[in-house]
Formats: sequence, C-alpha cells, structure tokens
Amino acid sequence: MTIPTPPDHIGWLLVRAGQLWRDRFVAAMQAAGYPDFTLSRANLLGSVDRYHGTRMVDIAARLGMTKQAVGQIVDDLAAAGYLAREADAEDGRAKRVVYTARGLAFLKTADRVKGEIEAELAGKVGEQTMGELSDLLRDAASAMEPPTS
Amino acid sequence: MTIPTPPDHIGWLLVRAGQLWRDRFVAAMQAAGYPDFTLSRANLLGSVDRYHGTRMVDIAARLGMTKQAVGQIVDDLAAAGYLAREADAEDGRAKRVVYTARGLAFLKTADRVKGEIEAELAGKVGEQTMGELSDLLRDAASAMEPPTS
DNA sequence: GCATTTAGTAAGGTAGCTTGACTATATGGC
DNA sequence: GCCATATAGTCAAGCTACCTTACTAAATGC
Repeated sequence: MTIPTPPDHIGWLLVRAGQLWRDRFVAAMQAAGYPDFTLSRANLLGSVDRYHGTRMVDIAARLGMTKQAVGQIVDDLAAAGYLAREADAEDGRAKRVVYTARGLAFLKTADRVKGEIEAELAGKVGEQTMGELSDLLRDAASAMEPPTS
Repeated sequence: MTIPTPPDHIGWLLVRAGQLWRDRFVAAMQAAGYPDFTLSRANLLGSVDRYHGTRMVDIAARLGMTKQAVGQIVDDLAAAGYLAREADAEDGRAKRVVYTARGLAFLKTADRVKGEIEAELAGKVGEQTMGELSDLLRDAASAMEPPTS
C-alpha cells in the first residue's frame, strides 16, 4: 500500500550508497566470525599502525573524536582481545595502542571481506564503472572536505 | 607529525562522501535557523507525506526503524512544533502524523539548503561530473540494495 | 463473537559518543 | 634548576538515537 518513493537526489544518493556499503561490510564481517563487530570499532582498528602501534591522542585526531571516546572503544577492544596498551618508550605520559595476534587476524579478514564486496559490485556494474566511480567520488569528497586548517 | 593517510578504497570513499554530505547538510540547516536539527529528525520529516500525513507504522517501515523509535522522534518533533498527531478517519487504532505550518516551512528550507550545497559542489567539480556521479551512484546503490523480499 | 492481528504507548536498556574535572609527565623561558 | 604551561591519558556523568520487552485498544477473519 505504501510506496516508498526514495528521493533521487545526489546528496541522498551519496548518503544511501555509503550506508549500503557500510551495512554490507558490517554484516559480512559478523558472518565471517566477528559477531561483536561494529563500524566504530572497525574505524578505530583501522587507525592503529599495525607495526608500531599508535598513541591514543593520535587515534583521536585521525578519527575526529575525543580521546575519552577513543579510550572507551580501546577498553572494549582490549577486553575482546584485539588490542593491548603498552607504555611509550619515548614519552612517559603516553601509551601505545598495539595489535594482538587476534587483532591482526581481524585486519586480514577485513581486507578479504572488502575485496569480496568490491568484486561482487564490480561484477554487477562492471570494472570500468567502478574505476570511474572511484575517481568521481575522490573528486567530490575532496571538494567537500573541510579545510585542514 | 601524524600523517592521516586515508585509505583510498571504493568502500571507504562511499562512506566518506556520504558522511561529508550529511555533515554539511546538518551544519547548513542548523545555520539556517534550525539549531535543533538532527539527521534522524530530518529523515523522519522526509518520510511524512506533506498533504495527507502518514501513519506511524508506515514511517517506521520506510525508515527501517521500530515504531517505538519513531514514536519518540515524533514526540520530540511535535513538542518542537513541526508535527502533530491526528486520529485516522479510516482506522480507529491509527493516528496520522501531519505537518504543522512550521514543519512545512522546514521542508522548504531543507530543499533550498540541499540546492545550495549541490550548486557549490557543482561549481567545484563541474556540472557534467555531477551528472555522471549521480548516474553511477544510482547504479551502484541499486546493485547493493537488499532484496525487497 | 471470540481469536488473531495490527496501531500505538510505556518503561527500561545499550552503543557510541560528549563535556567537565582530574592526575601525571614533558617542555620552554628565565 | 625551577616554575608555568601544555600535553597524554583517566574517571565520572550525561546525552542521543536507537532497541527490546511488555502492554492496551481497536480492527478483522472465520
């Protein structure tokens, strides 16, 4: 009875496409053995250097979040066994957030899942479209990017 | 000292572009006289038929939310004067959510603001790019759309 | 005319942030 | 070397935007 009639507008399309990709990725990761996976946790894990670790305050800056919020998510991820905190050798105030073996395995799975979703999408719209879309999105994103001040 | 190095990947680009557009829109609406504007409220307002109103349960279905969540946001928007509830003439259980004059004014402003952001983006990347991007996004979004079952 | 379905409400919980206040360490000027 | 100030991180409390569970009231189907 109810016709959804989604608005066909560039802003809505951008938001919608991002949302669809995100939902797909979250669902695929949960299916791939990470039931406690959420986007905010993935974003945080993606902001940690996999060799040397990263200080909390740097993670917060990359994600545009407060260091308190980062601290909470790191607490969760440490309790779940993906991350650990260790003292920074060069700065007595700082702590480095580093990966555990489980965290590194997560990263590998995430890369694989991303590739699979991308391949499926490429199969539907074609490789060429994917390339063009990437280029246009890159342009649009940098045009909207807030000034780095 | 810290180099952000954002991943250049189609999924990340989709999520990022959607996020940027959304943040822009929210900020512009707040600047345009709606300081209590949030995305979830805008989504809800966009799901209400501006002539005949819409039943709560239909809004919930469109947004993929529970009717309780819809009820809460409608409460807020009604308290702020954008919406009102009225009894449905055809179903004694149902209530129609309808716009007030303030709600309709909000819609008009939202359309104007959307147009402005779009025009600014078009000025940076060109009209042709905008058209191509829209087409590609539409294809990609429909390719990822979950089955309507 | 009673069982089932549907529309909406009430109460409480959770994730993912925020602000404010605090401690510990580092650094730059004198 | 000492102090003022800035920086890294923590603790506590609160907020938004949802969700789940449990209900009431009205409509619908045999």
